[in-house]
Amino acid sequence: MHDPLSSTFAALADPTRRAILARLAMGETSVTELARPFEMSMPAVSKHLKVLERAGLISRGREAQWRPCRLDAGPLKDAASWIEEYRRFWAPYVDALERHLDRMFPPTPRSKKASKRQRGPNRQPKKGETK
Amino acid sequence: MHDPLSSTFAALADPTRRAILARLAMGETSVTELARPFEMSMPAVSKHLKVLERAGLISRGREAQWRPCRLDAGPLKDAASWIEEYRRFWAPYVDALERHLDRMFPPTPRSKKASKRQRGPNRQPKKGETK
DNA sequence: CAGTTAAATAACCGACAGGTTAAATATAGG
DNA sequence: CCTATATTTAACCTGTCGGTTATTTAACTG
Repeated sequence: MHDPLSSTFAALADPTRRAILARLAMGETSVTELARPFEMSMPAVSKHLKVLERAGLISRGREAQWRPCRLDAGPLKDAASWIEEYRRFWAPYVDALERHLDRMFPPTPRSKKASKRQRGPNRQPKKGETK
Repeated sequence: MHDPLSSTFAALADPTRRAILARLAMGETSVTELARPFEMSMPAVSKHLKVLERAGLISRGREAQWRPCRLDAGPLKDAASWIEEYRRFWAPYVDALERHLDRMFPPTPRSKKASKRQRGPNRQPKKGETK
């Protein structure tokens, strides 16, 4: 996929690449230096860097024969924003609070925001619905 | 990779799967209902659901011939935590503040936390370093 | 110039991702 | 038992991923 969010998440879906980003968070550095911690050939690291670059997560300069890499965390902002939309689903207190509020102020059909909070299976009853 | 964080990010790296999660955020529903918005066969959706399930992002019940899916956002918490570590790199105000603090209170070698904030290329000067 | 170092590219490989169609499975209902 | 519905599984295809080794490009050094 070519959408930026998919590229960002795909780039993060590899522990080597996440380690590279963690290293770059400590400062700009060379490819050889980035490759040092890994039991992996240089071309492999080079490919990981290309994935990160195409995802916009790093950019590279030129200094003599070195290509210093630096972190470019912009895309992480959108990734974080996407995930944050789901915070209430892993924050139990907020979740419990919401259920409580739903009981005190039941969501009405007119309220778009509230109608999103529907509970229960939400499937079409279709035929018999025996149970 | 089999580590949970990689599985989570890999699961999120597909727009169809993100849309499925968005739909499930509005409530539990059936596979057919989940598949409806997509121009894609049912087996394809089924595979996406399997990816999400193996990543721990959804779980499935059984109700007659339906297999209702529900969101299980637990893994998103760790993903969010990982990304949050980089917030300072996309939050310019915080970044500027940090540079300001570094100038007022220069990081010392003894301070592990501070020594992480090194600026500049951070590569080995090695040989000549002509410039 | 020749030699060294840094990094990228090319060519190749096995494994997996994402899709298809066709067949199998599970359950409800007449 | 037969049929319809919901969903999964099987088999297959194509493209991409993550890795390799060998080669090439680029820049400094003596």
